[in-house]
Amino acid sequence: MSPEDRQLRADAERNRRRLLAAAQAVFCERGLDVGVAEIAQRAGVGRGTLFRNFPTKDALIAAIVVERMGEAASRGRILVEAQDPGAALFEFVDELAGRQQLDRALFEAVADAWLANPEIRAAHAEVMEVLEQLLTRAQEAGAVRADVGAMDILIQLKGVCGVAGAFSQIDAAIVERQLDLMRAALSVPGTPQPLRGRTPTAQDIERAYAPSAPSGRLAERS
Amino acid sequence: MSPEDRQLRADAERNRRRLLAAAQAVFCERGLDVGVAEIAQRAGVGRGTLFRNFPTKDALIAAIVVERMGEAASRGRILVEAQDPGAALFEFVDELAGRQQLDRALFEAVADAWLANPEIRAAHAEVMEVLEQLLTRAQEAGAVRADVGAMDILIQLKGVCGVAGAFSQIDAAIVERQLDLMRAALSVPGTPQPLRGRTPTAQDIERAYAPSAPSGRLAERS
DNA sequence: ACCTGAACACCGTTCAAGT
DNA sequence: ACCTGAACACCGTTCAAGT
Repeated sequence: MSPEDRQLRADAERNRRRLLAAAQAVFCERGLDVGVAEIAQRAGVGRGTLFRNFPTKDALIAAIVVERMGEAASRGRILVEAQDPGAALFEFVDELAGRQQLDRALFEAVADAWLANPEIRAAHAEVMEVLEQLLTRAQEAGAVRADVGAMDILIQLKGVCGVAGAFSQIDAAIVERQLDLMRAALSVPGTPQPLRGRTPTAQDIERAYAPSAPSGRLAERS
Repeated sequence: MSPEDRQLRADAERNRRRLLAAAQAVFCERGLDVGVAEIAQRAGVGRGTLFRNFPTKDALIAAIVVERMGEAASRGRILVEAQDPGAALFEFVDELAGRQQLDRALFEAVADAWLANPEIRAAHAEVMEVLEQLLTRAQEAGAVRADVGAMDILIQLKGVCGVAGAFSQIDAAIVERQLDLMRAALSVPGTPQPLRGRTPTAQDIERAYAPSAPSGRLAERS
């Protein structure tokens, strides 16, 4: 039923792994617009080999995203067994946010990505399924309002992750605070929901970015 | 104090306007990675003229973003005078989300953009100032919890806008629902906050994207 | 002063030649 | 079967020549 992954020759399989590892490392360090040349070099293969394994640079990125989503789903399946369903749900959300903070560039790509790519859609559906289980349990325990769905949560999470990159440079605690606001939205009305940390000010931004870059470039990934 | 905008020659000024208009139109239609050649052509000028007015393509994008932010701030200043402070605040938020839905590509760019660009930072600070006035009035009226700041709202809004593009293809009402969740987070605990619409399901995504694209490209802006 | 388009540089992708 | 790097195509940017 899946003829896509028939056996590769031993060295080919090794090259594929090396490419994925090299790409992941270099993307995390410097964003998605590092050249394929550098990735291939870091993996110790020629440029052509990269394109033999992944028909396009975007396909390479997609492969990494699929990997990451699989890991996320696995982690979620463990949390479904947890004692406190409400805590388990938000633990899952927190971990996803933390993960994307590491290599947030990836999730930015997904915004446009899953429009088309079927493999990403499949991996994404897997995450959704786990999230739905966690949510249902949390709702049955009365920890989350009954009228929200898993997709609502995922959309909110994606929002938090999207800004996490830009603002965590100012203060990493901002992400936690934003997750708290998300909790407040999801909790059953009437439950008090305190927020950690303080809200950032315009001065925080000025202080963070004014001295560093003279008149610098705009988009990291142009 | 501002020697940056000394008078341009009449034709130069006209070309600058034409370039901005052409770029804005074409960006809204097909995203940020349309070539500068096409923009210049649509504006009826040579490629070189584009780069005389804007040192880089990103600078052109930044100029448009600054324009848009200025308009947003103006709209906000009108709403500060409104009768119902709570309604005024959320009206402002709704309009920003609506605006970005039109040309959301722009706001995606800003995520990385304002890291450096001082003009964008200035325009952004202007929006922040208005938002802060709207928020303070809403808090004094008891419509919004007291422990949130303007930046909290802006971050949440940016989150909603970030996903608005991808999901509004499925159902435009999803954005409204997400704004409702934002309201729920910001409202004082104890206030019931109903949500419009329904949560999207995984099947919605599958139905929306499965038939259309065979195995298509990933990122719109690669 | 400003406009123009040919030329340059850069990077993703292909492919003929190798093993 | 798979690997490689030179060659190609594309697009942002520059610049010598024009007005």
